[in-house]
Amino acid sequence: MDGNRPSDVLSPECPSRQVLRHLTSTWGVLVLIVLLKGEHRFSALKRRVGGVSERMLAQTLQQLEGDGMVLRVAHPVVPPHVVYSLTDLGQGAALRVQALVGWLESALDDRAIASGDGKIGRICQV
Amino acid sequence: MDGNRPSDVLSPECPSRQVLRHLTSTWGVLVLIVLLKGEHRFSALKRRVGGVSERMLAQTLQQLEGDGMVLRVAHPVVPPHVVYSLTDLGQGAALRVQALVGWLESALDDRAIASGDGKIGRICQV
DNA sequence: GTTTATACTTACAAAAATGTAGGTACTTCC
DNA sequence: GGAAGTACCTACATTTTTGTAAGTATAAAC
Repeated sequence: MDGNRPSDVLSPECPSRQVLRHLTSTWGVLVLIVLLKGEHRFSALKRRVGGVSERMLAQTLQQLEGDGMVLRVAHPVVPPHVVYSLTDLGQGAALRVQALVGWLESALDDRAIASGDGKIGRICQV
Repeated sequence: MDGNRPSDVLSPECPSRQVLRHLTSTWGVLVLIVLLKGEHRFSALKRRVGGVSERMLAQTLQQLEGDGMVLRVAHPVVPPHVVYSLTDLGQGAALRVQALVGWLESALDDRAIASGDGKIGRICQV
């Protein structure tokens, strides 16, 4: 009926802010862009996301799962076998996060090249 | 010559990660989307970004200025008159951040409506 | 029988983020 | 003369985040 927008991250009490914090958290961002490439097991995520501790990875995945961004499927076998993937909602988020990250990497590279700084190539090689 | 990408946020030592953290920090995100609407003075930003303290706002602006995202112009008058705006680089970042935030707000609203939860309208009204 | 592997959890410690309160330097308005 | 307004900074306390190390269950490999 009306055209107003209920969710507003500029408003401190709005729950959307919590979700935004999860999506844009240090590890949340990185987990999302890795999961965009396909489903991963816990240990595979840990290897891909450089520098993350098991504790932080578990916590980040639980937050994203709680927000409906990540799907966790556990196969009841020993040793445990758990697969993480993006939900439809999570894929929408991950695509936007990836757009920001991809743009940033390019923009920083362009700036490094423009300033003649040859160091970055040695620092960040995949 | 080669097609590799120097900057890589998945690599823990890459400086791009620091910049990304500034862009996706709690207050960084909100400052960027407010500045996307046009230049603002310090006190105007403080009013717009709900819940931010002067301390955090100043710190966030300094980080973004240091990364080349925000331009700070001070007029030497009393009382002080300082105007903040986005650089070209900052506008690129802000557009991507806004894309994520705008999508998120819509997505959460859709989900709230779909689940018949009428509370959000009362919580986040602008 | 000891090691290896998985996907975590928990307790504790250290580090980082954030809030609070106060101060500054003027000038203008009442 | 006292209060208000601007854009901060600084010290201090508190809160939150993050890291480290250890532990869990069990089967398969050695």
